Amino acid sequence: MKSIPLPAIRRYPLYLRRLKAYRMGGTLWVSATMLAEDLGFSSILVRKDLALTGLEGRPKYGFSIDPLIGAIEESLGWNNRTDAILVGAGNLGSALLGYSGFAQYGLEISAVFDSDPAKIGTKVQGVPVFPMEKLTDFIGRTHIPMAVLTVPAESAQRTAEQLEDAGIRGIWNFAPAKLKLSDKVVVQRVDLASSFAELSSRLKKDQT
Amino acid sequence: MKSIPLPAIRRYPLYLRRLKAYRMGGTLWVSATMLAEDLGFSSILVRKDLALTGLEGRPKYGFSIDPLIGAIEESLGWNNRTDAILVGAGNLGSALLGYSGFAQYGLEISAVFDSDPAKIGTKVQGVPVFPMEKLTDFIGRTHIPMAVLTVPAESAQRTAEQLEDAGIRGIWNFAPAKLKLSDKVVVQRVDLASSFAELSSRLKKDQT
DNA sequence: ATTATATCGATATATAGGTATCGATATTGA
DNA sequence: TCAATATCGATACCTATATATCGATATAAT
Repeated sequence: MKSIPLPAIRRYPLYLRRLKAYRMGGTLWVSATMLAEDLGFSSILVRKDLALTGLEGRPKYGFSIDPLIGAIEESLGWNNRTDAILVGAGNLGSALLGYSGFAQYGLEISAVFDSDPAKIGTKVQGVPVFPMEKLTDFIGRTHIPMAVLTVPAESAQRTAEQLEDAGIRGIWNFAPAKLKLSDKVVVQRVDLASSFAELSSRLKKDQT
Repeated sequence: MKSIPLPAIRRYPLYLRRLKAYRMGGTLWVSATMLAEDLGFSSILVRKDLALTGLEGRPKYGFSIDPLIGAIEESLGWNNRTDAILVGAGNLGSALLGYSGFAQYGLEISAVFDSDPAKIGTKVQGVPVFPMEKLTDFIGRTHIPMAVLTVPAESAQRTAEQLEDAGIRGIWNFAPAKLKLSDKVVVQRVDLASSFAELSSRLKKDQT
């Protein structure tokens, strides 16, 4: 099982969406050429990405859709369910909980933790909210591997350390802060500022 | 004014955050080495990124913080205010509106548009909600350059076309859909699925 | 005054990832 | 049956970006 380069991994969800859309329309075969045109990539790139799944295509036809979907999902680990907790039930946290699309990735958020006493005991989007004091114990008991971090920037580092100590293995970090943790924990950052910086820059360049 | 590579642009907001934190602490000078250690980058990379702003450092001292902040903000275009509208006042849209950090980037959301009649006339996080029918007219009158797109995937393409026709120049797309527009419009995608794919993959690799 | 040191900045090198080329193969249509 | 075609898959190439090396410079310490 050779490792797939990250840029390809990041494109996989795009392929999956298109493939599932084709599938809904009743299509059974898809070529790298077709996918490439729909997504605005070069067909060579797509062909290479698909080859990384280990699947073989068929000249003149392309790839059989169902096995392809399966292969991509397996490459991503999305064929198995991943349990997670969410820490920080603010605006963004609630919005993420309300997004039903996560189920597609196998992501299942089973508990929410927050420091605000007013929220404890309530439910956000159907998921119960627990106090931060119960965090360590909960992770220890359930061996939940992943945490979605949606706390304010100021408390991000502190909370992340708490998560690490409790034994969490992956953190999806939405807080605008760079976390410094041991490399036992995988941290994936979603940085809106970086994204907006790119947009600003491209717009600026465009108008010159 | 030579163009700065996108990977550097994406790192600029991280530098800015650190620099402002130093500034708060009263520090006046910062070296590429220090920034690099705090952010987990190589010092050579940071030095090169900073050089791209056009500023000169001082041996043994590094860079003077205030001019550096200014230079980075100017490179990003964040010293000028960017007006934008937000389309789609759902969970995510409201959460983004509630995030006060955008002001730091010069981003100012002045109006919200939504197709739900129940929301028209109300305010979300203090910003008034207008019906979709008024979208084209509003953009035409105000010449607002940017739109934040937080509608469901199904209506993303349709709405984006409407935005293009109305004359929008940049779209910050949070909908899980690849937009097909003319290249007159700059589209910046925030794809949670791609981000989660990367996290899944790194976690999987890690446990082997 | 002289030496040691931390940093910058320029040049050179390495690597990852994307792109182009081309032969091989299966299917379609004449 | 045979030619035309669309695709795959392997190899080779190219470009962007990150990393390494090294001399230059200003400050601080001796």
